Amino acid sequence: LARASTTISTITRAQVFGLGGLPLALRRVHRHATTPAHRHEFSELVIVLRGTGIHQAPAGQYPIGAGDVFVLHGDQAHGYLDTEDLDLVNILFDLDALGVPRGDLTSLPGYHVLFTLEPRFRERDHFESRLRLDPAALHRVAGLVERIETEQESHRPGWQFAAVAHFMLTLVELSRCYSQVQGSAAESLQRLGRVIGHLEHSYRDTISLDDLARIGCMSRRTLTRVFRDAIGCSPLQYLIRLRINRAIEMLQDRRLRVKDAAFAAGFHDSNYFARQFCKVMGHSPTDARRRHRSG
DNA sequence: AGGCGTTTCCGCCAAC
DNA sequence: CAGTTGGCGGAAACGC
Repeated sequence: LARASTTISTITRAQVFGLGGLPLALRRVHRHATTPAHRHEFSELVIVLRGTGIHQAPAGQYPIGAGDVFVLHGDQAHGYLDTEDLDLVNILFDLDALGVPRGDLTSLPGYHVLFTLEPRFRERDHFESRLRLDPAALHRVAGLVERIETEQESHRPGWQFAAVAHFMLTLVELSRCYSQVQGSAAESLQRLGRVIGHLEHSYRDTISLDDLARIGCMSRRTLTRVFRDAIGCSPLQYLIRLRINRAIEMLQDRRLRVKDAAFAAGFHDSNYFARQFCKVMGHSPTDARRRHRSG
């Protein structure tokens, strides 16, 4: 079996989605042959329907089997080895380019585990914390996948809209499954996922570090450490970002005062809000509004 | 993993 | 009056 050769091919956005095409593509692979390592400019959701194989990821090689679900981000080269009856679905997508509203999806702990935490800590956890669907869940997900595929192949008017809708349902289903998954390795990611989910869901409310520590079932010290390791900033900084993003939306309604936007976003002091806004955005809230009006 | 002590900076009041 | 700045107590962040 051919190993990944010296050169790693890069698959570009245009190759998969076409120029100006829908940044969502489903590829069903029957009896997946060994494939050389490759990388791509987008995210990839892999759902293993049946069979076995070895997934070759940057962190190492790990056996995969039916029900396994994992996400790869663009810069992670990967391939498959020693495949046996491997039957899987690749969904290639760019969530930002798709422009789908995330809505309350981000309040699901499993969403953060699946998309951010597990891919990030895959190496450390030796792939132990990946999602493995039970047969019933796999059946449900396979049904959704089929609908995406049907729309994609039909090319009937409206197929893009419908395909994206089914894809969104797939994301919710997987995030819900991941919110419930048990297992020692997944447990720590799960706790952090709950903390992030709570921040995303309740950022308008007053949230203390003690609250977050309770939700994550860890000490304040451990929480701040693992949060920074995973996300790259402190819990409070993350919260402030969420509130500012919300405030930016609110500011576009020019009937609202800056003060009102600040309060609606969860800030309790408009002075403090303006200060944080300048620090993060590089300009004041009123400048943001002026820019929006002129741009 | 988590407690402790020190430093940083959040969050509130007030001035302008 | 809306919005930006200064001061201060206490919470958060972080090294050990």
